[in-house]
Amino acid sequence: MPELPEVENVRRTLCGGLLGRPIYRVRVLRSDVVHGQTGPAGLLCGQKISSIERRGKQLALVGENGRCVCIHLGMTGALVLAAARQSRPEHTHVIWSLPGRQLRFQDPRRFGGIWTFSHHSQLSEQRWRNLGHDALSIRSCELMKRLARTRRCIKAALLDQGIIAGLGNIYVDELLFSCRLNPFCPASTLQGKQIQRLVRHMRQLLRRAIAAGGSTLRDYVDAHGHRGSYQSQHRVYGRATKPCVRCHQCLSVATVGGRRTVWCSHCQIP
DNA sequence: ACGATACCCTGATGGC
DNA sequence: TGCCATCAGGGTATCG
Repeated sequence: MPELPEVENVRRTLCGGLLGRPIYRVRVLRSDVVHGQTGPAGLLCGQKISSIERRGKQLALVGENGRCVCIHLGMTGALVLAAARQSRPEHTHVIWSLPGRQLRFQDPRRFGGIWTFSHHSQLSEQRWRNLGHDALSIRSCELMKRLARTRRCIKAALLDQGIIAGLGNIYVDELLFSCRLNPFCPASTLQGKQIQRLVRHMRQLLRRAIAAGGSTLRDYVDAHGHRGSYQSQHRVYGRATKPCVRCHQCLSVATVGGRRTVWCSHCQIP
């Protein structure tokens, strides 16, 4: 379940193997994961990649000619750099060939996908237009404006990529525990000081998770195939009914915003 | 217009 | 051992 820290690690580990190298062949093994210009040129064939960007949980490979390939990993997607002779795992849907290596998009569940754009501006104006600011760079005043406009609880609001981009179920639960906010708290009732605190805790949480290589629960790996280790520092996610690390009371569990939610009803006061 | 819900999909898991 | 039901969840479509 790649969220911002995992996607950022994919981005960083892709850079060394991709930037400035020419793509000389693209093979699409499952065409329904690619949207837009699905031909080789649309997928950057013949191009060198000049930059790799991230917004929230989405990545964009930017070609020298300005063409863009946006990749969303969904639940089980992975972008892996491998030697061409290395055996190809099941559910490999797209292969980019570069000198001495391949970039492979694999995604068993196919919640992820690939979208092509003839220019970066098209990506910004179409696909990324509806995303909120990135969770690593959002300012508290901006988040406050967005939260004031919704009647949903804070958990559901933080999961909404249109409000803030990059958080998923793991890091929202960890964040709310970290700053002692109750997931059921109506988002619009949060005070300025509380939101400033939330943003501070969020940056710290995400930076630490990135430094640990992200969280690997089942199948997340970075572009080199390495797993993350931040899961060992989770304090609430995946710990339903276990004792709270702060007060030792049983952690609560419920469905909030359609997602399994774990919190401490003692430490995270409504 | 907003918010809640169903659905997409596969693999892991647990019960019988 | 094998089979089936259940669960996980990011995003989108649909309904109220």
